[in-house]
Amino acid sequence: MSPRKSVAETAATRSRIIDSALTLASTDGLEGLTIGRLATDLEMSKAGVIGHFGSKEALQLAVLAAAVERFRLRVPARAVGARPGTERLTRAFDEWIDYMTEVEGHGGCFLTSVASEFDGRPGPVRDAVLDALASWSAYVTAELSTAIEARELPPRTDVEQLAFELNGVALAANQSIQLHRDPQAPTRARRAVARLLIAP
Amino acid sequence: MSPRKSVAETAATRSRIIDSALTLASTDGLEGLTIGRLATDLEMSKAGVIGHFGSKEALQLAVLAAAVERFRLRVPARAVGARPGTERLTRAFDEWIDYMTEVEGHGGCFLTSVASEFDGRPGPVRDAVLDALASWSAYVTAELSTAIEARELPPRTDVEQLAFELNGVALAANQSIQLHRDPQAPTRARRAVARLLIAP
DNA sequence: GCTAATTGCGAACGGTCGTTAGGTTAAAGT
DNA sequence: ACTTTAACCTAACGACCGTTCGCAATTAGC
Repeated sequence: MSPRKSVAETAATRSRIIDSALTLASTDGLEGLTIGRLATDLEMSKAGVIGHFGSKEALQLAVLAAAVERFRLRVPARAVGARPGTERLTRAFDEWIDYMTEVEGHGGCFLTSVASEFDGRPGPVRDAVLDALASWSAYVTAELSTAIEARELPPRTDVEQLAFELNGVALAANQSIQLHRDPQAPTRARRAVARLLIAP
Repeated sequence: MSPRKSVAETAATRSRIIDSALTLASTDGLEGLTIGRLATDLEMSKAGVIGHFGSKEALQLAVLAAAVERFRLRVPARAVGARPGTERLTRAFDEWIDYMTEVEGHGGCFLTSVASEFDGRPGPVRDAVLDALASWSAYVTAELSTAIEARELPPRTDVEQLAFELNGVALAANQSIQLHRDPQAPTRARRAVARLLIAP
């Protein structure tokens, strides 16, 4: 089933490609990502790179899927230890903000960048972005509902409105980190989240 | 000074190019904008298009400058009638939100999209984006300071923090409009702005 | 050991990219 | 009327794009 490398090594190559593609796409966008540059960076041929995916769009979808899984492993998975409701949500946004600052290079949330890049381009990539964002949104609203049931938030809280504002805080943090490289951004974002989630 | 068209007509051509470029760049980004497609849309030759600017980067900067001026004419200029402080700020964000929904096509704020596109690409375009955002940020913080002096906001208000959160609301509105096409986005955004600017 | 399967490469494809050179046309300056 | 100037064109440049073909190489299954 494999040529010069074992099956495990084949998967490793695929993973190596996606890793490098994520780095490239972080600065140039998922559309600005080119197979030629990817091949150069990996010291492979273009055919060798694209052979693992079939087309550039399939590669884009694979990169996006990898980014989504990284996000899931990094943010919601690390918040499962916290008590459901405002505590878990605070923890999740905390992890997200940390994640934004940690990413190698210039930082920022990859999914947020791609969401902005493809917001006006219909197609499978945009659909995948919408899926990922819907999943995250469902996570947030579910935790908010739990918080209301637990009386951590006022019973008449508008869940959608609060999710909207929390999302805005994350977007502002992303812009401050990625564009302005403001070292105070994480602190500001955490303060804003706390103000939204901790009843006054 | 002009060839087959008067000087006024020459400027009109330039303006026509920028108009079309703004439309193209709204969906494909400022980097995804290509001279060939622009020429096709305008029924001109590529040389005729780029001749007005010299290079693609110069064209990008011209498009960006045009977008910045449109924003200025549309948002801060329409708020000058309002009383300085929270009233003017509310009005400005109101206008901005309206502007996002009105834009032909899929809507959204062009400057916000470009800010995201170029946040990791150093160069003149990124610098111009930073300038525009700094100018807007200065406008917001100045009005916030005025509001504090006028006792419309608590005297110990953290101006930078509040500007950060207001910016987040605008970013959330932009994403909801452009990506999710959520018709409730303007309402949510206005509600969030009011909650931030109207003292409790 | 032989065959089958698969990875990756080299090379090429048609197409588009941004840019440039040179020529044509028409208006402006004199 | 003649020259200058500027807008716009056609044509072409080299570079790179995504994709495809056929081949070499190597491992897995038999």
